[in-house]
Formats: sequence, C-alpha cells, structure tokens
Amino acid sequence: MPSGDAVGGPAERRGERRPAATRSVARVCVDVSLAHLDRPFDYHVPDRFDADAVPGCRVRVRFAGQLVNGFLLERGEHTEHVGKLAFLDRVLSPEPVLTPEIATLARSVADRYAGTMADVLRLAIPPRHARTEAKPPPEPAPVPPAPPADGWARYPRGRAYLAALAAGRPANAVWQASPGEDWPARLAEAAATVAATGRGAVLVVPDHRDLARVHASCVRAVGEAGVVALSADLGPGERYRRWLAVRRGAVRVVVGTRAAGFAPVADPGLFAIWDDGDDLHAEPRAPYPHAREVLAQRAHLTGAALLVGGFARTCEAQLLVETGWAHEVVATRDQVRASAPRVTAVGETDEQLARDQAARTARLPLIAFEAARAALAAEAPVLIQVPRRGYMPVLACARCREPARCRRCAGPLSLPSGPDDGAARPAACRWCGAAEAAFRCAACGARGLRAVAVGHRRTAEELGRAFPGVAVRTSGAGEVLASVPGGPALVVATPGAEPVAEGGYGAALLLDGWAMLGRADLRAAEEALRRWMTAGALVRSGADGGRIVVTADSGLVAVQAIVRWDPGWHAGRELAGRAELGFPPAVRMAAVDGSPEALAAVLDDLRLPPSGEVLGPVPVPGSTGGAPTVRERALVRVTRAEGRELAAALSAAVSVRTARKDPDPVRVRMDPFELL
DNA sequence: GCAATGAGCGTC
DNA sequence: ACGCTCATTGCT
Repeated sequence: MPSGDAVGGPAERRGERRPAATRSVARVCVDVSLAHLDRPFDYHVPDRFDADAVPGCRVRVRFAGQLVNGFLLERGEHTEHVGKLAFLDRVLSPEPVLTPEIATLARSVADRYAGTMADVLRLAIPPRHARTEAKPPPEPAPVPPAPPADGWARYPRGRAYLAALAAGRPANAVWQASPGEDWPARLAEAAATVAATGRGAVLVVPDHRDLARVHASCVRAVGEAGVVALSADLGPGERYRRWLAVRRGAVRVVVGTRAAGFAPVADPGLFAIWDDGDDLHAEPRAPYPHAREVLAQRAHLTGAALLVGGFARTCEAQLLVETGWAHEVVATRDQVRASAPRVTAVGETDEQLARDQAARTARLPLIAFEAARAALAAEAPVLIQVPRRGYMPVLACARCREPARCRRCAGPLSLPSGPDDGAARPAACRWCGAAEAAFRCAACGARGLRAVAVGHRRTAEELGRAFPGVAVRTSGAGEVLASVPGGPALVVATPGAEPVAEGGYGAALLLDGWAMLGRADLRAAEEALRRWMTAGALVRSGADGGRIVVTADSGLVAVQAIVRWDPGWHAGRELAGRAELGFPPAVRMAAVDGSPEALAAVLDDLRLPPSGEVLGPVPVPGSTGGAPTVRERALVRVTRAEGRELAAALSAAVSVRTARKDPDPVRVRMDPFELL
C-alpha cells in the first residue's frame, strides 16, 4: 500500500470536498442556546450539496468539534470570517422549513426577550418527520368566497374592521366580545375575509377545547381543506404533516395553541389571539415569549392586521388601545347592557348569608342558592365555578375530619394563599371572607385544623344533596366537557373548563372570588375579572332571566366591573395603577434569577439604559424549601422605549458568563407573567 | 535555543 | 469535543 496522502489521508479527504461553484458560503444558525454564540456562522457548501442547500433548510455542521443541527439562513459569495471555513457536514433535507419571515421573527422575538434565536426556533419549528416530508403536499385549498360581515355588524367598528381586512390594511383591533357572543364564528369570519383575498390568517387560542370550536367554525367558513388545527400534542407525524401543509402554501387559515403563532403561513394578512389574559398563552420554555407579543411583533414586521379578542381585557391590550396602536371594537353600552346577565355580588357585609337550610347544605350563600333554584325552575342549566383543587387548601377538623365551617355563613374555611414566608395566616371563609382565629369544631369541639384537598367533584356531591333530583355534571382537571345540553342541571366547573350550554346558562355562581382576590399577585383582580366574565358570558341575558352571583365584596373594583360589565374600564384603571407602581406593561421589566453569586456578577456586568433601575435582589419565595441552593431574584425595570436596550444589555451580561463556561445558570425573563 | 508536552479557550 | 494558541518543561 502506498503511504501518505495516497490512501486517503486528511489532505486528500479534504480535497474531495470542493466548495460549490457559486454562492459557496452558507450562513448557519446553529442549534446552540449559549448567549455568546447567538449569531450566524459561515460554512462552505460542498458542491455535492449545491442543489439541496437552500435557504431555510436543516443542516448538520461541525461546531467546536461536535456535530450540531442548524438552519441555513442564506447563501452568499463571501464571508466576513477571517480564517478558514468548515464544510457543511450534511443537508438533512432540502425542505426550506425556516422561511425568511420566520427567521426575521425569531431574531426579533429573541431580541425582545433577551434570549437566543436557536431557542425561539426550537419553539417555532416542529421536529422533522422524514416519512411525512417525503409525501407530496395536498392540493392547495381554493380561495374561499368572502363571508358576510353580519356578525361583526353589531359592533360599531366591526364592519369597518372587516372591510380593512378585506382591503389588506394592517388594522389592529382590541375586540371586546359581547356576552353570549359566538366568538369562534366571529374569528372564523375574520380569517375567511382575509383568506378570500388570497392571504393567510393565524388564530391563536388558549387550549384544545377552544381550538376545536374555532376549527369547526373555520371549516364552516372556508371548508375542510382551507384550515388546519395545530397543537403541540398531535404526535410527531401528524403535527409535521399539518405544519408542512401550511409551509407549502396548501392552507391559508391556521388555528392553534401558542406555538401556532409561529406557523409559516404564506403572505399573512391577519394574526388573531383569543383571551390573551389566559396564562396558557405564556410559553414556559426559554425565552418565555407570550403569544400576544409574538403575534403583535409579527403583524408589525409583515404589515398584517392584529386582532386581540376576549370577553375581558388585559392591561396589555388596554395599552395597545391607549397608545393608539389598536382600535377598540366594542358594542355600545346599550347593547352590552341588553346582552349581559344580571350580576349580584355577595360580600362580607352582606346580610343574607345562609339562613336557609338547603343553602347551608349546599354551602352556598342564600342569594346564590335562590338564583340557582330559579334557573332550574326555568329548565335551564346552572354553572357553578369553583376554585381548582389545591388552589386554596380547604380545612377540616383535625380530630374528626368534619369539614371546617364558617361560624357566620357555614362556608368552607380555607387557608388564604400568599407568599411562602412562613408567617402564620388565620383561616378564612372562602365564601364570605371572614377570618376565623379561634376555630372550634361544631361536631366534636376540637380546636385543631388540618388541610384537605377538596376538588370540584366533592363540591358537586354536596351541591347534589342540596338540589335533590337535579343532574350534576362536572368539568375540570382530567375530564373537561365541551358543552352541556339545555335542560336543568348543575354544572360544576373549574375556571377555564366551563362547558358551553345549549341556549345559555340560566345562572352562574362564581364561587372563587375570595380565593382569587385574596392572592398577593399583581394580576389577581384582572385575572378574577377575566375568569368571571369568560364564565359569565355563557349565561343568558338579564332580559332572559340570566343571573350571575359572585362571592366577593361589591366594593371591589373588579366586582364593580362585572356588575357594569365593563372590562375596558377595569383595564384602564389597572393600567393606571401599574403605571403608578412602575410595573408592566406600563414599564418594561426583567426578572433575573440565579445563585446570589451568579446574580451579583450579572448585575455587576449589566450596562443599564438611562432609565434603568434594579430592585432587589431578594430571595426567591419557595426556593429555600428543601433545595440546597438558595436562589435570588432581581427585578430590573426601564421605560417601555428602552425595553429592547435592556434586553440587549441583559444578553450581553449573560454572554460574559456563558463565554466563560460558568456552570452556574442565570435565568432572564422579560415581563414575567407572574410577579411577586 | 528550541522541540515536546499540556492547559486553556473558542467554537466558521 | 476538536484543534488551535501559548506557556512551561526538559534537553542540547
């Protein structure tokens, strides 16, 4: 055997790979989530991959000695890199999965959230499924006819908004759906209006139940072939099949959960989000983008329209209105009053607590009991919204296990949740809010209390005994009902799991008021109102006998807001309050957490924008419980105008650590969803 | 004075 | 986790 290069030594093997004749330089986004490596790297395109190495395709490259995945961003003739380029190791497939629009969006979202483009792309692009990719794409769906805008005509600006969509204008709207609204149909009409012009639409909803409803409405509006439903739990093949159908331009209307906000529809004309206050819209993986922000960013970058809809209104949506970025689409006050149920609040000072024996059995305030009885008498179902199991621990006698009752109204005693600071908190009644400092069991006289988990099923049993002969149905964790028929029944549901009732509920009893409003959370009032309105919107109008009873003090702003059915008013007050306190969305804020040493180092390296202000660090609540390492958190805030600057400064500070290979991680979240 | 060895670092 | 640089070591 000849020696040296002749047997295929390194020199010769390298010689086998020649750069492509033209545009031989590939810019690659490598799948590495280290902050200091968050930029494109150049590689030579071997001539044998010349045809396959298209912009947007998946590649494999040698990066610092190991093979990593990446996306080919673009090809060019030259490189800025001084030093020699490595070759692409492999083109995984010529499918251009990363479109230029999504590449730009991912970069922008990463910059907005002080994260890496690689992390955003992991959220945006589903894993490849080779067999699915090999199949030919479906026939492109025909352009559907424009739908009628009648459903939107009941909102003063509704018709104008659809006209703007039809004309391809980048119209932004914050839509307050009226009580009883068939909102999936309205979203489908908006999407179909855009699809009729040959452009695409993306509708993002919180969960699967909403997804199924909106999908069904879209099928009616644009046909089975014109719409796909995207969600993370589809299974790899099916998920990739539907996603590819969108990317390949076969489908113009996409409806899905939060990751669908990145769906690569061709020529997008509308991005819509429903119920943007639902925490499911907040992505739990780095860099923790919120679907509303992704869509707003995307609408801005592409010149498409944005639609933020819900029965309630978030501070963030209110900000879009107040800054003039979006118009309100809201029914007139008269129309809202006509469609809203009659709302009664049962508060601490209320005199009518549980004098009736049946109401005591049901552990309900008397007004709530009577509202339910009246609705059942009118052959209508009754919705009972109860707190999630474990949300607020219910208490029982430590000796005989009899449920602990409030001495005033016989409601269940529970422990208000709050910061885990170890401070003893007195038990309080879940319905009337009265504190119980000296409990004594009514059954056995013992003084001790123990926590027990009471779920919605247990509540359902107790209600069933108070309304003999009435069917009781439950909807909550584990088994969520989409809808219930129109007859008399008690429907016990946890927030977000309320079934739609045929013909509307006759009454809704919203029993988590104290649990919700007692929380130390900044968003507690907004979230309580959102849950109440979303459930309350399923109730018949007051003119048709529809009633809502909410167990919370009528003096609270959130309670006044549901009584008046005016979420815009509430959001305006909340936003003003946030501005006063200096909290998002009035300012831009980052939560930075890590070990005390790591956090101190990052804060030390941080070059704050002019308005920058650091709050803390403070120990992270709950981090000391058993965990050997103490974590601290600092909040950093700047004016909204300097938000991007803050994100860039945080990325730079984190880059110093990742470049040093510091194993002690620091986490950055911009405008974290849960604060304090 | 200079090759051989190894630790550290950037990552194309 | 490779391959580069640069410092240290050991021998002439």
